[in-house]
Amino acid sequence: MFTKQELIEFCQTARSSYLDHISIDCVIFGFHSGQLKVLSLKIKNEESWYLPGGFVRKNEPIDMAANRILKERTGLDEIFLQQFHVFGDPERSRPHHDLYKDMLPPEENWFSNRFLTIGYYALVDFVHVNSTPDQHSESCTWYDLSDLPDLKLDHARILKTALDTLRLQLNYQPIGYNLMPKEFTMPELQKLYETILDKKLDRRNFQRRMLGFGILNRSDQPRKGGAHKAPYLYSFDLKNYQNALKEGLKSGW
Amino acid sequence: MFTKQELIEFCQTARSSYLDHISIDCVIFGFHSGQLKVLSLKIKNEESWYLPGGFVRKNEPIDMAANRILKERTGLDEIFLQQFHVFGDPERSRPHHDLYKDMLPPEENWFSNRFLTIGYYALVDFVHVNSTPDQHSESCTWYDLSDLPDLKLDHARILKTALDTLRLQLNYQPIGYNLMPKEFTMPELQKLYETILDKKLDRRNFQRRMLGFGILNRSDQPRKGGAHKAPYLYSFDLKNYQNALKEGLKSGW
DNA sequence: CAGCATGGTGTATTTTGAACACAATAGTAT
DNA sequence: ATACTATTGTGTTCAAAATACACCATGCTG
Repeated sequence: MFTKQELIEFCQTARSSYLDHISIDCVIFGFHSGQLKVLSLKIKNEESWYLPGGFVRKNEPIDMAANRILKERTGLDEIFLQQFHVFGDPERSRPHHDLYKDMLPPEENWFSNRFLTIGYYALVDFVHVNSTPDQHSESCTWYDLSDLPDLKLDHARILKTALDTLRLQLNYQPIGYNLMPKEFTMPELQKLYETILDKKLDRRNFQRRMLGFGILNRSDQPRKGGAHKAPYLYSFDLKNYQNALKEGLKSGW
Repeated sequence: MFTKQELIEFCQTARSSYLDHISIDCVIFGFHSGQLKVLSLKIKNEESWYLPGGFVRKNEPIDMAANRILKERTGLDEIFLQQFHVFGDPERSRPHHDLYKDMLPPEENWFSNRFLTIGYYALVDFVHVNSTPDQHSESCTWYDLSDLPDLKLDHARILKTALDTLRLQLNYQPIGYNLMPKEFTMPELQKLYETILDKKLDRRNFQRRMLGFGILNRSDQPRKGGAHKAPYLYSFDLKNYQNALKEGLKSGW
């Protein structure tokens, strides 16, 4: 939460730099040790968590704004990032109104604006993320989807909508290139699908289907070192993958 | 196009009533005599066409704003209406900036704002629409999808995105309840699907599949009067239809 | 080197989708 | 009337795909 002095400064900057009434919130999905994870910010001196978000500069395309926000929080660029919904209930930012309404008169108070927020979701490679809190936050960290803190405002709903969209997307687009490391085994990829869908899939049928999409290349070398039989390593065939993104896959899970 | 006096008045009203920077544009689909149609407005004294649109009131949920706009243009309420994308390129409304920039100084000129527009698409019953132009338009009429006028701004792109979304939606949601009259024959429904998808479907397989969804009720009475064999009349089973909307259908076309 | 957990490959069965044939009906032409 | 024709309803066949399950291979463990 802001002190009064911080609030005054923030509002001045915001008013001169950003578009009124619009914000962006990002649901950033990562995948690690068999768990789907979401990046979430904890506000300084508060037990409050939010999705990473920000505002749109006066002359900035919204996709670029979302990319900028993503880059600020993760250090990553040029990754899968997709708009999925606008949340436009006038009451949705009321908690912020109320929190700051006594500190500044409405004309000067950026937070007495009503905000629509544009939801974006991103798929990122967990290990490459260099997570960085913003100026109001004391931490920016991954949470298991199954073990989330209580998100404030309507951010829980935003997250749920993003997850629903992601599950739907699985039916007609390949995913994984953005969530997996360069090389991975088939069981690892399967685990990703199972985690997103929250259900078990048959090992053998998964493999057949996945290979049927023609977006994977098998490496000559299997993965050594682990116990048990050494699995093959795969990587995505980027050209075919991009094509599948455009053309869409047949049928769903 | 506005005269200067009209512009001044409009800007005053707009500034006091509407949220800055946000607009809504609606792609309103109808179906008649075997053609998919879109409602489009022609501006007074100009060869310019636009999608029906409007602004969001300062304290109005965005879905309600879209509904209001739809009702103003069609007289219809409580129909299928769905947000599908936000268009947020800063240059997208430049033609409007340029058009009005010499008439009023930027501080007073609503149109020197940058606008994001939220795209909604609606499916409506053609014959129940009472189409009504807005104050800047001389007509509000249906155009065949295959025979559209040149839409201004980025409205052609908005329409295309809406159509893509509609086609995708066909894969996992029932449509038709909103586009068809209460009672209809199977060939009529098939024609709707064929028109949206822009391809021929097999008559018999279409019927089996459609019935398999369990969202249709067959009437006792066939349709009389036409030449040839009298087809059965169907209507949607609203309860199952709603359920299918929520649960989704299996696989696609 | 047997045990076992894991990964790769194959096969039978069921379900689904695509293509097609034929019968029923209601107007039309003669 | 009666044959003709365009259209609709229903069934059947064949191929493809999804599902379920069996078996072999591998590499560590004790």
